[in-house]
Amino acid sequence: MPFSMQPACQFDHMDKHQFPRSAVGDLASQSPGNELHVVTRKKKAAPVADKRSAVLQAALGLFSRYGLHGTSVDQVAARAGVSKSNLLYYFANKEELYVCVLRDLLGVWLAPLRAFSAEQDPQRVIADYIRSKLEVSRDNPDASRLFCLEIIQGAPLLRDELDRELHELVIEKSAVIQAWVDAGRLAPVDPTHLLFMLWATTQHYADFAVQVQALTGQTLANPAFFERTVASVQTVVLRGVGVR
Amino acid sequence: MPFSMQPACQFDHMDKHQFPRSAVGDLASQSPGNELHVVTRKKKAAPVADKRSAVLQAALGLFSRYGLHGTSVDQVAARAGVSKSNLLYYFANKEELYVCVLRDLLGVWLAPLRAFSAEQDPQRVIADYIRSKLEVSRDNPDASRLFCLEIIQGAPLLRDELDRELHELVIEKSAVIQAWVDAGRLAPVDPTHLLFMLWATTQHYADFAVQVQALTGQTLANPAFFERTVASVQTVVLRGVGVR
DNA sequence: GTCTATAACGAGATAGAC
DNA sequence: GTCTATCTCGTTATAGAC
Repeated sequence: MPFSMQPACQFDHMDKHQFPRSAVGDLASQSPGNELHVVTRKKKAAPVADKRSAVLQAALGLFSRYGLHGTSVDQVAARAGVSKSNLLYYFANKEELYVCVLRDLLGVWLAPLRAFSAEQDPQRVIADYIRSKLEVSRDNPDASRLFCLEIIQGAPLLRDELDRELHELVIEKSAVIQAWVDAGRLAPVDPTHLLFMLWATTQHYADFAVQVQALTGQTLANPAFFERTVASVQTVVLRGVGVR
Repeated sequence: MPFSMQPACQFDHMDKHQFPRSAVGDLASQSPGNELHVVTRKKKAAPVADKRSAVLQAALGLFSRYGLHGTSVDQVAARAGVSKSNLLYYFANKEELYVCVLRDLLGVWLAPLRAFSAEQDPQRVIADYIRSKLEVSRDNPDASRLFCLEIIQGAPLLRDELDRELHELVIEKSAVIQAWVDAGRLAPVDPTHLLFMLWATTQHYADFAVQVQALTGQTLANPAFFERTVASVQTVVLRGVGVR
């Protein structure tokens, strides 16, 4: 039975490590105040955070392609430009590293959904959401892929977060969509299935990028293709919910 | 560097093994004639095939959840009810087993798309396609998940098949869709992006089943939920392409 | 904090008896 | 064809010097 996991993030149980919970690369840098928890200050805090960031970024890239078990600590260390034992100084073990990468992930993934607000025009909100998610697929394919990998494997970790954070958010946003339907501003649709469709279609371009590339010869990195994709998805979905 | 793979299926290079290319469980049992290649006949052919099938089925279940590296040969053997060394008698090594599982996969995955025919009413063809793919997601979530896993990881194996078989099929079916658009039977849509949307939305219910379950409390196994899902997807997509 | 061993283990694969 | 025993290797994680 691969990968049985109990503690969410072992920081709290460790006596020799006390670093901030960090961010993967340039994403999810919310809660900037926690830099203060670092033991050493000035001149030192920055480099330490840099090293952790580098490791986390390298880990994200590898985990998202090869999975937890398909990636060795050695590979992550090499990619991050540190020695393996040095890496294991910053992260008590491989699983903790993995968990830390995942923690940052959810924030990135959820961000676009929070913008969904009943105040605005449904057409605009949905169109913007599609664009935002496709931007994530373009700029953070690794995050999208790792999220997908984790869900496929039963989300041993994200499960709790899914049940709490995401579930709450989905209930809230479903209500928004339902309100639009009730007000006649949207054709009758099941809000939850609409959200699934939005997630699926937009993430597809990150998760199945290889297939997309094989079939179209294109990537979202190509601005023209990106715009064409945004337009295609927006057109079908918006028409599908009766606006435009 | 995990998992570098050259030969498609090593059967041809092996002198001690010569079994049929097999089918995973009850799926993809096309080409039934190849049973004849088995060395021993009568009374023996069936059990041998059974054992291979059992192993392949067990392997599919595990690989699709934990990936190639997250699954040990021991686990597959245990689940199939054979010893590890016995398994390695039937499959020269772990990778060959993996490849054999994948081979059968593509057939299952492609089947529904072949039904796409210009002769028929677009509304009906698309509606039927959505239903077929959702049936696959319901009845073969393992296949869908493993396919997804493989694509995410760059499809080191399926890449060739994607470039050949799938690409050809997509060109053909895109032409069908384009013809409908040109004939004014469908609102203007990019055929390729429409196909992506169909794949993404229908497979989502298999690949992200955990998330769907967490958010709705339902599975496609529930007939009522299944029908509601079919209806939801069909409604939005069909309206999205201007029919219905 | 960072490094060089090295311990400890799991897992893939083989040898060879039956 | 099937089994037990074993070889071998990659990998995680630790010990301990600097």
